[in-house]
Amino acid sequence: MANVSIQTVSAVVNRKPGISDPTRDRVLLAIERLQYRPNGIASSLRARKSHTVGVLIPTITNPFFPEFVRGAEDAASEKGYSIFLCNSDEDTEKEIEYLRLLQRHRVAGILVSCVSGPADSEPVLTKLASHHIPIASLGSAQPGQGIVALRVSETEITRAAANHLLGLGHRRIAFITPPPSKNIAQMRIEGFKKAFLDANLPIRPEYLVDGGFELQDGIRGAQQLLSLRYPPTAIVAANDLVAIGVISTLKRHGHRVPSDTSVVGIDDIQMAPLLDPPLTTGAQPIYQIGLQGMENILLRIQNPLLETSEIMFETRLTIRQSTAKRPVKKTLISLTR
Amino acid sequence: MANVSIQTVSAVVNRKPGISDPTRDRVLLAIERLQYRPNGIASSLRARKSHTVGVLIPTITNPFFPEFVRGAEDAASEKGYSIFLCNSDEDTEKEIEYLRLLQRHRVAGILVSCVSGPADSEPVLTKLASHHIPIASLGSAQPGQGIVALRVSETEITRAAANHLLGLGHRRIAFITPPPSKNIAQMRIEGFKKAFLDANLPIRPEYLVDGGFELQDGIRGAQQLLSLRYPPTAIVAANDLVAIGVISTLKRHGHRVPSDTSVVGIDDIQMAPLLDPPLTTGAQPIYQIGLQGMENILLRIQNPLLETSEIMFETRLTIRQSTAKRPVKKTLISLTR
DNA sequence: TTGTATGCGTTATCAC
DNA sequence: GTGATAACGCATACAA
Repeated sequence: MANVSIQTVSAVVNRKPGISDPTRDRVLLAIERLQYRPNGIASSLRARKSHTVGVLIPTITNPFFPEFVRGAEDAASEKGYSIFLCNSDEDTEKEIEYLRLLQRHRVAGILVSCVSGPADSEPVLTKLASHHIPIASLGSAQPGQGIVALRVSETEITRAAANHLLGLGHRRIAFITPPPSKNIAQMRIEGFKKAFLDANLPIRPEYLVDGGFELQDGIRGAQQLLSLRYPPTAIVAANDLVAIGVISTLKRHGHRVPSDTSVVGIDDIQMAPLLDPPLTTGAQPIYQIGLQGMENILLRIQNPLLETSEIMFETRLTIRQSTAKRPVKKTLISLTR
Repeated sequence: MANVSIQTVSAVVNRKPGISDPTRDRVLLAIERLQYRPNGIASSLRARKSHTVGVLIPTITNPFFPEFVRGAEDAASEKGYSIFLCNSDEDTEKEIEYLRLLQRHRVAGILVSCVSGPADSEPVLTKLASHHIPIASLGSAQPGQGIVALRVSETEITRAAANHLLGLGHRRIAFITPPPSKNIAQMRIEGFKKAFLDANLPIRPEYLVDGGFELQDGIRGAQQLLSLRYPPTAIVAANDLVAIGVISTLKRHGHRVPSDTSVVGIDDIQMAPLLDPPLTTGAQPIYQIGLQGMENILLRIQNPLLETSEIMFETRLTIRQSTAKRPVKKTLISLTR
């Protein structure tokens, strides 16, 4: 229609130099009139890779991940890349299957929030990385070998939470942990314990409750803790969602938060300040993690030789009204004596 | 390595008949040892379409959409399809740009939650549909012409909410609306008004507050309503997130929920029953909408001749503790007289 | 500045 | 049952 060859069209579409203005105009006009849309699949085949980055997360339903994905998407779309979304459901099988799928799709990179321990999917990840697919991984995986580790100081986040509660006079402090199978669980438990070690205080094993990242885990964890002979006066939850479950359960059992029991969450999701009471929580720069993780991947797509190490993200304990001094009842009694 | 031709490999990979067992075994072995992964891009090029469905939503950060996307993903992955995720940010420009992108990627179908009114992106959608790309659309678009409309009875959901509050004796009932630019806003306002019409009661214009779908809209809306000479005794929010903002703001101004002011949300997000107070809300089958929307698309990929009309989803007012009878103060006074 | 030839990795169609 | 050939739509190298 424009009386030019296919490759002239290609040159126009890809804004290559060496096309005369009148020719370009003719081509653009024809493109408009024919509603021509370049076939991205053919381009990708020719280029031997797509303008697509895989994002593999446990589940988009956990409020951590929408923000994470949003950051990733913003970074990607900025550079003309799109996102392939996969929910692994905390299931190692699915995770590996999805990694293969992404490989088949010849994604240009992979942003993954690791589900499992090093035993399962990490070898697959390493193998992918050895195929020169840039990978950024949150929550697991050693850096190097083509894999960038996105790290928040998991130990620090729980240490700060526990330390804050210790500073408020609490001694009976419980922790509803992340899913025990995840690496992250160990690190967070370690940080939690560290606060006690630093303060030279003992820690009771029955206050460490195996948990998860869902509302339900908060409900179950709180019930379990309330059934103890000496229930805790403060609870650290695996994340804000769990904290919501905990607070709800405490209230339903007639405990007031924070005057009877203090609660600390982790993440600082957007509604944290609007809960009742506003939630004290270990804030993570979730959006930034997704954004910078993706940016790093895109950078390495451009320049595959960039070294891969780790990117650290700072966390910050955001103190609101769900934590307060240890209930004074017992202290008063001892003063009276 | 297996001493066979390329097309034999293709036949093995695609489980085509006509391959002898020993040959297949040799090929599979070679695949394993060479870590061969079929190139999905090349397959897609040959097949002239990809095994990918675009999902275009306003923003994954609004808690409605993770569940919606999750439903879509589950349906897609069931049939071997993957998801291309796009956040339009309620921005018509972006929405149209993304639709073009999806077209370039030759997605096999599109699941979209329409942002804007019929003026903007619907023509683009219709054009896409005319290229025989199966489309399912939530919240806008007329069905037919290759577009399936996913519908919840938007009018009914607000009618039921308002009716519930009228039944509790409330008369000063406010509605913080969805973004006024969206089709959905008109429908929900209509339903809200209908309840008053049916009850032969007047409706005050100052109780209809332009809103949105974010926490912030709830905060702003509540502040605006509280500043009225006669603040409402009940508030219907555009969604649960907005309701959280409303409740938080009411409490901060010393109002008790529900004894001073009742609040109704819309959506029934997973944490709705765990809020304080547990939220009365117009429940939508969000996951199901995403799931069935995607299923319909996949069905039409198989059989392009299927008729396109609409799929209705039922809503249900879930009554919890954020709504109660109208405050009795005034009634008592009038009784006393 | 524009046109010609070639190949990216598959798969469909045939002949062997 | 298996092998040769062509084509999907685009982009590169090079020639004109």
